Amino acid sequence: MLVEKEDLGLSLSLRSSSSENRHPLQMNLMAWNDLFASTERSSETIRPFLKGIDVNRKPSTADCEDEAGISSPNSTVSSVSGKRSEREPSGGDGMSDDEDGGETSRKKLRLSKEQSAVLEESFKEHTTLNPKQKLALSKQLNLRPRQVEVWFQNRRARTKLKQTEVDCELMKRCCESLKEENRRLQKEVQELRALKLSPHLYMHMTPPTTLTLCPSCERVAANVSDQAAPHRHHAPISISPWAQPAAPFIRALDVAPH
DNA sequence: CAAGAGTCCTACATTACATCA
DNA sequence: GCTGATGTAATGTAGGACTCT
Repeated sequence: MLVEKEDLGLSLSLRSSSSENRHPLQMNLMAWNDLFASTERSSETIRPFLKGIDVNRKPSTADCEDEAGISSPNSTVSSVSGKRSEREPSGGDGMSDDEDGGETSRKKLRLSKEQSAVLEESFKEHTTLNPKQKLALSKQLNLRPRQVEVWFQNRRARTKLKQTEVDCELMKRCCESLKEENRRLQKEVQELRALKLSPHLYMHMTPPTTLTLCPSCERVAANVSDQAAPHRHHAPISISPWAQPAAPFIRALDVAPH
């Protein structure tokens, strides 16, 4: 058939990454999936697997016996959390059903440093998990698969947030740079307009440097150093202010800033 | 083949808890 | 010890892709 499950996961994330601005980290998935591409997983093999462990459902009592019970020997469940359970025996906000062993409110365990480190390492290699990887990690870390999944979800979110912040900073700087450029160009235009209005002024000037106009962006290189290092569009066109007649020259320079 | 239901996965928003200053 | 800020585990929801009937 059929798209293999891990490929499905990959295609999903990459597809959505194109529609929105996903982090490029996800591209690493290719390599990771290649690692696992050789493993089994027809739909027939997936189904029973997923049926057995539905990572999306809330941890049932069975799960807790099976996994949560061993889920946090390494984890540091806060000593306060138990007290909270005492504080809010009713479970407060609607999470009253199948919680762990009668404990109603959700407990928030802190992952140990070792667990976090392993997850981080794994995340470096692949930002999404296929079910097999998820299960392997969860076994390795003594966590529920759902916890591994959640960790990756949150990690992706953090990555994206950070990337957004970086992008934002970059855009700010870019904006500032463009503003500065705009100011410079406005000033340049003003000067040129002033020149145009009083041609007699430049007639008394010693033949200065040759003004250089980039034919691509029509920018004037204002000084010698600019000419020495003309911006890199095309071969600059040199315009001598003494060329005849003066008026066309000025007209040629009368360009709006872009 | 098309349509609809069911399943799975994801991003995203939000909540709730843990920790620290 | 209390409190607000911060980090993050966990939850809820919506939407897309796929399979099956």
